[in-house]
Amino acid sequence: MLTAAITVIGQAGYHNAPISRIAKEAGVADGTVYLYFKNKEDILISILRETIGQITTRIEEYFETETDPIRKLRYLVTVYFEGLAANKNLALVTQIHLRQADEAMRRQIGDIIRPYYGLIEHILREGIEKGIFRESIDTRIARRMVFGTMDETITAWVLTGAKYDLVGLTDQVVDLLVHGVKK
Amino acid sequence: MLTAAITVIGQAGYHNAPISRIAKEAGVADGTVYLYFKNKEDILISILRETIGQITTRIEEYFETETDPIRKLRYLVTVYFEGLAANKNLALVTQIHLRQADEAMRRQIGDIIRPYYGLIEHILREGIEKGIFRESIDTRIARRMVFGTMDETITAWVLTGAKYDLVGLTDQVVDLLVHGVKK
Amino acid sequence: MLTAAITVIGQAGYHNAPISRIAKEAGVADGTVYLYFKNKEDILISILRETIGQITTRIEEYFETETDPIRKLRYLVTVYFEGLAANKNLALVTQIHLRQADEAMRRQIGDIIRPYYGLIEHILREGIEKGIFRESIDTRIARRMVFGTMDETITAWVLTGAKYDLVGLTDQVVDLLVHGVKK
Amino acid sequence: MLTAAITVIGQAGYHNAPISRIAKEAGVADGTVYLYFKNKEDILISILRETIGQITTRIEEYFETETDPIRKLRYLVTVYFEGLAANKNLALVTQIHLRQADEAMRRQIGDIIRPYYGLIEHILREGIEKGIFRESIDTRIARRMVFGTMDETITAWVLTGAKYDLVGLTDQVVDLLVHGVKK
DNA sequence: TATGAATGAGAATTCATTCAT
DNA sequence: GATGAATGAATTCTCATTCAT
Repeated sequence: MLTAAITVIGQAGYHNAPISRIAKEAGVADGTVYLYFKNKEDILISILRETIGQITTRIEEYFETETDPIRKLRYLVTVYFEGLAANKNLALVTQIHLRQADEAMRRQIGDIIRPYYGLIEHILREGIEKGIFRESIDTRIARRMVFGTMDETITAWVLTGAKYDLVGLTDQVVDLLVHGVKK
Repeated sequence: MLTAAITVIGQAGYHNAPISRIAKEAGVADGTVYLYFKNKEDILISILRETIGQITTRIEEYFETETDPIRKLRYLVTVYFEGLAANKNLALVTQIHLRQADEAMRRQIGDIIRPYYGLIEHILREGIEKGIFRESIDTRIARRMVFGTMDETITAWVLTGAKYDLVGLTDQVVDLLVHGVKK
Repeated sequence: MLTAAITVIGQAGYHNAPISRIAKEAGVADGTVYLYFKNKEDILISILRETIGQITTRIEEYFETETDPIRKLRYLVTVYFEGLAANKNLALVTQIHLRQADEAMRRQIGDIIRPYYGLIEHILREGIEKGIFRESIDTRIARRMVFGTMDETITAWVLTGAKYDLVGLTDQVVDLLVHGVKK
Repeated sequence: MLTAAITVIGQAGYHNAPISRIAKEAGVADGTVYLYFKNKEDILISILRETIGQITTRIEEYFETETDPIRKLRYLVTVYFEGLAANKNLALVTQIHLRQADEAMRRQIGDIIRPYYGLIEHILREGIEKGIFRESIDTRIARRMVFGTMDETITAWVLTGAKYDLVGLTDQVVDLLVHGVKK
């Protein structure tokens, strides 16, 4: 069901993906979709929740045993890139179609993505505490650099047809980010 | 006319801004809007063209006399931040509502923003040539870091109500970016 | 549904018959009309298809047992007149409002009416073969006389208010047509 | 002006021919069109009035010296065919686009075409009086045969691209019509 | 006579959602 | 749980016409 939604919305876009087409792709009747989702917006939110949720959880688990901020950052970028590189349609949904959200949805999206933001800021604070990153940096601003860079990188990748290896860019991206914040 | 469009779309969003409301805000009849714009999409495109176009031109002129890549970068960030900080509704349009564009529009948006991308890459290449930035960086990837960081910063600012001074963040943002790429 | 469409379009004309009025006449919601027809043009096409289709079928069946070309012609005219005399609104649609069709529709109309044209030409060829009609006549030109005469007769009838008995004209019309082509 | 209207309406159709395009074709401003015509409908009416008017006048003049009903009929058909064969766009207007008229216009069209109908009925009555045509024919019904046959012939000619010589069909058409009514 | 900027009415169509079965 | 027929709100765009210049 969620897979069908990702496929249809990814290819057609949110506003061009009638519930009826998602239902068809999933092999159920239109009305049945409403047994799984509250409404159309809820589909988009659910896609993000499952995806980012899993990614966040995976990273949180890794962080329990890892202590080096730079390795943590590399892992955070890697998992995020991997998650989206694995499914082009999913990347289209998160990078392109999710942006069509209206204000009510944006609030929900914010709630979902906040824990991920938290992980980034956690790395930055920890790096500063350990004397690896500069004390002068504002972790909120630096967090936006980290997330903004990843976001822009994935968007560029998916908009150009997802032809090259996204995960292969990890080292260069991490290198830039680390240089940006380290002493 | 363009001002009315920015105001209405900025506050209501593209899909929630009927042509009739834009016409009313501009004090003209509905049909008159079509003497200024080809269709509704053209309104969004026109807003971007005027805005980014002016910003890009201003930066290009400055670059004719400035030679230091880091000062160039600071100027590029400053002008961009200033341009959007000056008009919250405009920032809402470019950071939020413009993302609702469908594929046809995205192509046009790409055409408009490409020269700005070119300026960023120009700075990066020049910095490398002058031995200020690392030779190992990929200018396309680094460009995404620069643009992605600015983009994320402005989006965060406007989504939290544009309450603080965006331009005041320039130094910290530039500091992060420069650290990211310099030797 | 089709009946409602014939009534409304017959009385108001194609361009003056909003979908909403057809829906109202049929006692359904506007959107429901689109469960029966692809779009507004399709309504007009469907009316013709049902009508001329039935008439053509009825004539074809009769032709299987009848061999005399003149009796065939009389039957062809009779059924056509009867079909339209039975429903003034239908006649208004076929004789008046259908002519508002644009090029794309005219092609579809042509496809529907062609079998009927074929029946007329069949009669003419058969009459010539049997030595009843003149060999010198061009069946295409004569077909236009036959159809044009019927068409003009029905149009005149419906435009003057359908006050007299259309079917009652059959003998005189057939008499003129037969004289036109017979030896 | 009228020529421009015939060209534009003939090619694009009445509903697809904005006043602005007619004005452009005529090399004047939109508003200027209204100095020549009362409104858009008036353009269509004027085209018909000029055309049919001239044709009718020409035939009336010929009838003053000609006494043979069959030669009169041949002349009537010839002039009508010639008039439309000379200008394909005009034929498109009279045979196709004029049919989009609404009721008010149809009345005006009727007024214009009535004198032409009168000429046909005049020929028929005269032919009967002279003992050339059958006394049994109803002149109104026969007039519809004559006009309907011509109309259908011209429509078929223009809808198939006006590729063959319309006037060349005159003899065959007249032959069918004369046979239809003569003793 | 001529202009052309401005008007604003008017209608087809889509599609998320419901609910009786 | 599942269906799918029916709903009806909501909006872009065109273009005949006017009128101040």
